[in-house]
Formats: sequence, C-alpha cells, structure tokens
Amino acid sequence: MNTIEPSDRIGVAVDVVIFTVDDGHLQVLLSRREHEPFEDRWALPGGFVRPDESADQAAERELTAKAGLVGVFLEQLYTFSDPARDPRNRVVSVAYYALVSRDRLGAQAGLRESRWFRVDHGAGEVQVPELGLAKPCLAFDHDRILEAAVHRIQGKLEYVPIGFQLLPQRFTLTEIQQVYEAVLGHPIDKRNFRSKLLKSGQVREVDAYRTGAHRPARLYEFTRRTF
Amino acid sequence: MNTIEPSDRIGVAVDVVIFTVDDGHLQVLLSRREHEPFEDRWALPGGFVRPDESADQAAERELTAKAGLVGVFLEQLYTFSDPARDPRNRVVSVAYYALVSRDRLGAQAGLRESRWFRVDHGAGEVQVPELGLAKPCLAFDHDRILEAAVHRIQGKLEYVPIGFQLLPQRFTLTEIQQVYEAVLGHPIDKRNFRSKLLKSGQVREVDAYRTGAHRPARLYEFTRRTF
DNA sequence: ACAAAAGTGTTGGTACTACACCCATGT
DNA sequence: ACATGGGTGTAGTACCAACACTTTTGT
Repeated sequence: MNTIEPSDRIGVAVDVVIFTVDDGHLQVLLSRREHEPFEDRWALPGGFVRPDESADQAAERELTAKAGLVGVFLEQLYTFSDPARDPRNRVVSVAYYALVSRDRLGAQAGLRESRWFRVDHGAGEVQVPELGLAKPCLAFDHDRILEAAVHRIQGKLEYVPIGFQLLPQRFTLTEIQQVYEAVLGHPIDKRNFRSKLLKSGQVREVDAYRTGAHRPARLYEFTRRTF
Repeated sequence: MNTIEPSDRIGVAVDVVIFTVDDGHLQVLLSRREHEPFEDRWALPGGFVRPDESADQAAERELTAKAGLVGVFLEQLYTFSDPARDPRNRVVSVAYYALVSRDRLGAQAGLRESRWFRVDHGAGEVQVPELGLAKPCLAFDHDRILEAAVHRIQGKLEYVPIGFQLLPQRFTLTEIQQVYEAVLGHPIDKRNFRSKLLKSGQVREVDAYRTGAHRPARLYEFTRRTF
C-alpha cells in the first residue's frame, strides 16, 4: 500500500466536453476517432495525461490541440473509472467541460476531422440528433460524460454567471436570453429575464447598438471580465 | 496516442473525507500514516484503485477497511492531479466525501490509529484546531481536499436533503438544526428552520418522544429513506 | 405601409427574515 | 419552584411568474 506496484498503474486520460451556443442551440465539439478502439466513431476530444502535467494542464492542451482554443472557461466535471469503459486497457478519464463563444471559433475547428453537433435535451434525455437516438451513439462512455456535462451546466447556469462565457464581449439582451434558453432547454419570459438580469448587476450597458434588419438593439457587456 | 505507453501510466488513488457531526461540531476522520512519505502525519483515509475495480468501489472498500462503514452516503468530490502532490511517485487522487451519523460509528473507528477531529470553518478558513493553524497540517494535499469537501457539503446542504445522512433514523428537530448549524457554521433561527423543514415535506413526525433531562422532544424521520 | 424584433410595468402569490413568549418535564 | 430545552405565529420585505402593447428600424 505504501509503494506503487506496476500492476496498480492505470492510464489516466482527460476528455473535454466543449460547448458553444449557435443558431439558438447548444452544440458540442466531437472528433472522429482515427484508431481502434471505436475507430471512425465520434468521440469527445481527449488524450492521456503526461507524466509531468496535471489533468487541468492536459485538458487545456487538448483544447488547444483539438480546437485551437486558448484561455477559455474550463472546469473539471467528474472522473469516470469503470474498469470496462475502455475495452482494451484500463483507463480512467477525468472529464472537463469548456464553454466557448461562437466568435472565438475560427477556422481551427476544422482540425482533425472534428465538427460541432447540436445537442438536444428536451425531456431530460440528452441526445445528439445527427447521430441517431439509439444509445450509445458515441465512443467509450462518452454519452454518459456528455449527459453529465449538460446537467452540470444547466444546474450551474441558474446560480453562477457562466452565460457570458458563451457570448462575445458585447451582446444584446436577446442574445443572452437565447443562450439561457438553449442551455436550459425551455423558453423564458422576456420581461422577467431582462429585469432580473439588469437588477443582478452582472451586465452594464454600453453606448453602442447592434444594427440589423430591424430596430437596433442596445449592446451590453459583463461587469466582471474574467481571464 | 492510441496505445498506452508504460510512461503514460500513473498511480490512481482514492481519498475519502468522512464527515460526521458530533457535539455540535463537524468532525472528520483522519488516519495516522504508517509509512513514508509523510510518515506519522495525519491524513485522509485512502488507497490505490485496484486494476479490476472502479474508483467508486475503491472508495467503498476504503470506507469499510478504515472505518468499518458499509452502505453510507458516498459521492465523488474532485480529482487532484498536481504532478507534485506526492513527492515520490506520480499519483492522481480521486477524492470522495462520505456522511455518517454518530450512531453508525461503532468501536470500528479505532482501527489503524484513526480518530475523529473537529473541523472549524468560521471565517471561510477551514481548520483542524487540534493540528494547529499553520498550513499544511495534513499529509499530501489533503488540506486542500478537506477544504473542497467542506465547501461542497455546505453548498449542497442548502438545496439537497443530505442532512439526514448525518442523523440516526429518528431525530428531534433540534438535532437536525444542530447538524445544519455545524455544517454551515452559523446559527439558524429556530422557528424559521422548523417551519421551512416541515413545509418541505422532507420529514414526517413519528409517535414517539426523546425523553431526557427536560421537556420531551417529538421525534421525526425522513420521508425518503435512501439505501 | 408593413414586417420584425426591441423595449417596457404591474399585479398577485410565494418565500424569507426578524423577532419573544409560554410549555412540559426533571431535579 | 426553578432551570432547561421544546414548541409556536405574525408582519414586513423581497423575489418570482404571468401577462400585452408600443417603438424603432429596414425594406
């Protein structure tokens, strides 16, 4: 118990659930696997933790390597350790989730056959409609990881201001409402949403308007800029 | 990236923060380490995950082996993976926390030089007064793990009914209030606490009284008996 | 002029806080 | 009888949900 036997050693990986909101829907970045096991199946971006880095660092590294993203919101989600979760080797996965705004997605997201997929979660069930309704639709236990990540951001959104991670620096109140609706999966009353958000002091109005096909919309920014 | 090199393998351990409430205070079970590193220092009970078990199973096994506890509330907390957290080998620790009622603590808790220590957390700082105020007072990064566990149960207690895990099946309203006060670290108004708890439907009164030195107190039990 | 999204207040109900006195029992 | 913990209600405030119309712009 005080020394580590080789047999006690286990592969440690990170998997990152990268979310964005686009087109009024929650989206997740998936990569097509290029190797066995689960070759050609869609999976969460991930990889092994190196001997000299923490899991947090490994997750950041994955984020940069697989999605070209630096400095985005990233938090640990849960550790998945079923001995059978990888059919070949014993691998424990420390799962993370990241939130990215559309405007930080450049051409990078085309790297390594990876794409954004819409995530639906109407009646409790979390689904990736493009991949069919039958579970599992992802490699390994990534369906479970995705489901846990969706539940986490839903719960967290209600009491911590993480919504702005999914928005550009300046945004309209309608845009932030759409983010909330996409994450929570249900419509929200416009007047209640706006008055609550403004009273909370999380946002401040700026002297600019988003101009478009109709009446221009006032722009806002978050008061606490993190990172 | 598709096969695991020996150099990618890392020791995977679990550490369990076992809480109880006694004497109006939150208490944590610590074991004295019998080996290097940190020999003779107090530490959270823990051990390596075996090749054929999940981290959850390893945590349950530790709970039984180190504290004689079976079937108690146990949840994953966070995974600690700083490469320097163990000065000798690379070990990632999946931390858990457990909640136990005093009445389930038998003579078992004397095993392997382990004892309960009071945990204080008045002004945000989490401290084990008996071990002094200077940090670190525990082995490895166990101070950080303990702190994270205290924050977790404080947050969770406010919106999920986990308080009854720290109580015997039947209890008085004063007893459950003392549990809340011990965990949250501040006094609570008696009338507000009672009316809120009763209105929530979490408890049901039973036809029995706790008799003692003064007026007998009505006993209650939780409506949802888990496990 | 019209289509489309922006913007704006009130009302009723519910939940939370603060607060002080009488009751039942053992000694 | 008294000391000790058990038990109870109300009033003010803050938050939440439901709800519909006017304004501004581009076409």
